[in-house]
Amino acid sequence: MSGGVEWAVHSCLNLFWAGPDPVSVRELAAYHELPTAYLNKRLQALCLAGVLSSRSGPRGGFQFARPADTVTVMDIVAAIEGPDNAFACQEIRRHGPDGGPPEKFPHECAVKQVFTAADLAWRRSLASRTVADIAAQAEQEAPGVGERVRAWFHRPA
Amino acid sequence: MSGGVEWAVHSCLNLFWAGPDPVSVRELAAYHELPTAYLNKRLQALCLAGVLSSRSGPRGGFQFARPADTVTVMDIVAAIEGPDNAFACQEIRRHGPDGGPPEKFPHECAVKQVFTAADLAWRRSLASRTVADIAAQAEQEAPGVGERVRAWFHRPA
DNA sequence: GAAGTACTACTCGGATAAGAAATGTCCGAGTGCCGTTGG
DNA sequence: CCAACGGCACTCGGACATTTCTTATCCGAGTAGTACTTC
Repeated sequence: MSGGVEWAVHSCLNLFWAGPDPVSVRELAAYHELPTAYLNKRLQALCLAGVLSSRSGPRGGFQFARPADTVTVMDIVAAIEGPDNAFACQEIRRHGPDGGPPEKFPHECAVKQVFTAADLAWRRSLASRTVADIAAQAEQEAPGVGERVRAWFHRPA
Repeated sequence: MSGGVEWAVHSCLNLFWAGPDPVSVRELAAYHELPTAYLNKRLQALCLAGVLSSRSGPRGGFQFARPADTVTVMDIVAAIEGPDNAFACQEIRRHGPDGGPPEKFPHECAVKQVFTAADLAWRRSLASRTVADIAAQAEQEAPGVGERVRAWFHRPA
């Protein structure tokens, strides 16, 4: 999986803790010492997916486009990795001596069914956790982290 | 995911249907019109994982190293894709102003926990299906496919 | 006729290129703020 | 003193290199069968 997914999720957590005002990608990248421009590209994908919204100019930056408790991890992964299934079936059963046109195979490929079921389980698991959800768990395991993050993003220049 | 996983699973199905004798990678590749040398590399990985065994020379080829009803799809995926988790946590929470050495974080990263749980669900799903299992389902949905495959691999030269 | 031997054809196995995708970087278009200027 | 205006610093957004991984290919080591030679 693309490593930038981790950056996106952590940045969403920081956005959640920082508060309602927009936060620039420069600040978000600085917090985890990440490449600024590349993180920007990922956040653009989240905007395109309707998870975040962006504003240009001074006092601009990124913010949630909808409440954080409606944003699932699956939403973030789908925005960055693409909505496609991880297993791309090439229908190789249709090639070779026992192959043929699509209408010859009324049932879906048994191999594909297995991977589709596994992917579904994976997606269900990721869809069951929201950003607000994870933030609460992190706060419980490391008390005060939310306030520390908020303080850092609101620090005087 | 690597596309060659599909090739490996289908080739395992063909090995199952073809019978106990070794089958050369040339035959296996020809059946689905795949690149021979590349499929060979994948089957080597399955040998290294103890799923298949190989014999060189005439009458050589690949065969199962253990019963097909003990080979799960997860075994095949792990052999080819590697045993690592799909989500590679970079521990970026330890970088930046609120970071620190590993001993500062007694709990596992909350983000990592989410992806670990999802991967576990994915692995469980793939581990619940064996090669013999899938072959039986395919036979049920397309009666005679097993015999047709067997006949093709045992055809006269 | 039978045993030993060299040969040949076929197999896997690992080392070697080509292509695609992810990763990382750069510069331009747009936007709100602030100081300045004129009424 | 207030309002309008111009400049400016800061932001995102998309276009451009670089590195890594997947995909694909080639040639060599090894093996079993086979035909031949010799006793």
